[in-house]
Amino acid sequence: MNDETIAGIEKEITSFIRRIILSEKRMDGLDRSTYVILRQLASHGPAGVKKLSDDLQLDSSTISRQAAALVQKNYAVKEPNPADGRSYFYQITDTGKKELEANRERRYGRLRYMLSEWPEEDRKIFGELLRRYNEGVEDMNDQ
Amino acid sequence: MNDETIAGIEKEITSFIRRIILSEKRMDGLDRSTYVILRQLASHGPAGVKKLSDDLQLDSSTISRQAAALVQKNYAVKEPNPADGRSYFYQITDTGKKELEANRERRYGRLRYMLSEWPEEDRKIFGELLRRYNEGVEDMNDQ
DNA sequence: CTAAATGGTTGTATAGTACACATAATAAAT
DNA sequence: ATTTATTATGTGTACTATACAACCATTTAG
Repeated sequence: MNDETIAGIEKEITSFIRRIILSEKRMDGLDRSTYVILRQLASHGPAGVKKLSDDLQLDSSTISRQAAALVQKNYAVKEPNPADGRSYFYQITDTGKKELEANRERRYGRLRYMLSEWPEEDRKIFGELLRRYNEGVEDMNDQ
Repeated sequence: MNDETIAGIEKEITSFIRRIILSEKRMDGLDRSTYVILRQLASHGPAGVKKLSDDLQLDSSTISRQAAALVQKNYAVKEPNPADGRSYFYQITDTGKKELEANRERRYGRLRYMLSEWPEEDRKIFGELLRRYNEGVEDMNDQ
């Protein structure tokens, strides 16, 4: 395997992360973690702290507080699980959906702009390689 | 432009960032910011708080504290700038270099492992697309 | 020579996170 | 059926990374 390629990728990945985090901080709207939880609730349906913390790989205390913040902002409601007195379901509200959608659009907009000069073929490949990379990291983390 | 492609990329990018940050937290060794500063000192030579904060796009107070931590750990030394009594140069030490190198190797190792099944061609393309993407974000941020 | 700008530090604040512990509820074991 | 273990959640505490504002010392400009 070519070592220069690895070095290049490593360098680009660190920039990539720094830049994105930076540019997100400047963007108004939901912060990353709120966005991620909200997106999870929207795409995978209501879930409790446990499930979210498993799926998002965050400590349950973290999720617990963040979920409470979502409720606080009326982005989600918390309902008891009728089948288990210990647990709850957080469900995204219409406000939450709207907020999520607005944010998603902002994110998409930035992406679209950034990729506007790219050939569609390259965009496809980029998405595909990222996906494959993520798969790899996931497997590695799960070991 | 195909909206599904955008949506896919957006989703993969958020995973990408979450996973990497996660997996870095598990890794022992330097944390991201220390690594980034140290790498900067190694590759661009001695620099003061101002320069580092410009280059890395972090607040000078942040750099100031982190640089102090580097000195504390003997990864860098702080020397007055003979030409300007207000400013200093942080210079990476041998210990710092060794630490940086060890970390870099760990990072490369993980990467190599993760990309070991990829065709070299795809690795090249991945690096190239990341680079191009970063260029785009940089331009956008600088606006 | 005084006034403005600059490089750096420190005080304070916030977000995001984890770990350890507490509590309540369910499930398992005897 | 009663005790014990496990589980889902929440809270106290702590740490890291970060920014902004206020400040000091020094340099540069008018």
